[in-house]
Amino acid sequence: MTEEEFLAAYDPSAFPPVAVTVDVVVLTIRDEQLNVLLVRRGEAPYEGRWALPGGFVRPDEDLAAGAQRELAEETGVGARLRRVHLEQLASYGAPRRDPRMRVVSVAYLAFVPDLPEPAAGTDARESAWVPVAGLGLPDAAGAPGRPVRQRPGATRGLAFDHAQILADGLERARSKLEYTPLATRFVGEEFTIAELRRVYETVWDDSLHAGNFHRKVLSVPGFMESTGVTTDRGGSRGGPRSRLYRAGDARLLHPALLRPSREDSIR
Amino acid sequence: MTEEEFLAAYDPSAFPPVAVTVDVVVLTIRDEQLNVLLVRRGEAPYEGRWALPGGFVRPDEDLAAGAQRELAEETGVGARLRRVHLEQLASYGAPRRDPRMRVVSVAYLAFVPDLPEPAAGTDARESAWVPVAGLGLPDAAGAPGRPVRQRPGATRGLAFDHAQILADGLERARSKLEYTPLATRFVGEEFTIAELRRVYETVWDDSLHAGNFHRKVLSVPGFMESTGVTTDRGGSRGGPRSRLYRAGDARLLHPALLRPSREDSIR
DNA sequence: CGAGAAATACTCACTATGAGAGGAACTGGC
DNA sequence: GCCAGTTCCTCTCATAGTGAGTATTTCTCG
Repeated sequence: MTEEEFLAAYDPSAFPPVAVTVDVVVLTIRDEQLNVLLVRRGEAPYEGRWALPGGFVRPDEDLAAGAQRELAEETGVGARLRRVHLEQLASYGAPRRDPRMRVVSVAYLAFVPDLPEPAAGTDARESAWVPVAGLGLPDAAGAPGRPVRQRPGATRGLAFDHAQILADGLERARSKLEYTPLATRFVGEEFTIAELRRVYETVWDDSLHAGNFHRKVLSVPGFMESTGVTTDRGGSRGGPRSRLYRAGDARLLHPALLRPSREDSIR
Repeated sequence: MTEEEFLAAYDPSAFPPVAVTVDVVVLTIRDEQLNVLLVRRGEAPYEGRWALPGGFVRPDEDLAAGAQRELAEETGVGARLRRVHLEQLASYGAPRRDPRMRVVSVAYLAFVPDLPEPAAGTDARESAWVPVAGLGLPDAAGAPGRPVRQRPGATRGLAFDHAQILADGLERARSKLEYTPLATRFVGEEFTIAELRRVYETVWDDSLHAGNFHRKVLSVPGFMESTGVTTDRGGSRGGPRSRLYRAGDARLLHPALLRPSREDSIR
């Protein structure tokens, strides 16, 4: 009995035709800006529009493996590289989100360091890093955030419901920086505290008190691990050489680094 | 062109046969114990085993609507009832998690108050509230929790990978109690601070300092709203009447109520 | 060399937390 | 009706964590 026969014999009416895809929100920081990896669609629907990299889940592939494969195909990064973080974000399955048929998409979220090659995809699709600012995203679904003034037509840039997926991914990323050391996935193996602070400032889109940030990250156990080395030169605009650190072994930050007061967005 | 023809004409090989189901982790508190709603399977595979309530997503149904329907079918609770919380948990799609065919399951998590009727399902399936303690669950997937000594065979009680889904749901529930007011979804419309404390103690499986808890919940803006009324009688074992509160309008707790030190589980 | 900038280290006021103590109100049992 | 025990609620105190500001020193750039 083939799989198809089994399927048909079991109870065909109970298995409405559904396709399952994996989409990946790949975030990185380039030029002090939070960027997302997008690919331009070469076919209908939404032909010519930007979309999140993704595709159908293969028959013998785990969901996470599919996401890893998509990530590797588009970035050239072997996702086994330890410096990449990949986690499941959420699933999206509104009945008509894809006009062709019922498609349920399992979205993943990835943090990668600034890559040398600018998204050298292995296939023919055009892909690019796009700054998330200026995409005019809707609110994250479950996130009780302050309403964002949405520029008309701005989200039309993204295909399907990918603007929503991206918004949810951004909210997850912002939140994850609070209580996990994942900010270190955006920088190199060795980094300065100022580099790390700029990651936080970029993702949170807020400025932080340098002194307090310094004190804080050094006081959280397991967050930073000293290399004993400093940078070769001071900053490009002056200032002393800074010490280099590695990510420590903490998987949760305690106490957490909380975002600057979101008092307004709590209700 | 029917949907099937479209599907076939498009690129059949690109759509491996996959079924999408919705499973729901429904939690409630009964007799000072955290309970989960389970149904007994009436057919192979895992015939006779307990499983999470769930089923196939219908063709024109949103994922959340499917979860709501499953919840309503099994509990009799019209999930529109404001006192129920329902959120997406995660998706599970390992290639052979269901021996019949590839099944991707989108899991949801629900918090319901102690229901009058003991899970009066509308269909013939046997269903029951089962205390989660003693199920011998595996660790939550992404949760860096302390390794739980797993009793051999204990998790064989649950069908498919539902023990894992339940474990992930529990970890999510424990975490959500920290920074959201969702503990109030486990109690009635009006509740005492002690009732709320017992929710936290039950879900976190830890005892809390009554005085500090009292001060804390009252100091978090928007968490508690006074009714100006007290209970008719004191507690069954003595003590004064306690004041009754309603849930306030906060959607996030700030500052959060953190679980008693998990220092060990941070690395 | 001087101006400006950044890394790091302080201080200080304020808030939040954990632990404990104690008064007052109530229960059930005798 | 009284007592012992329980619970609600409040308060204190020591300690930890945070936001804001300042100071010192070491750099780069022009």
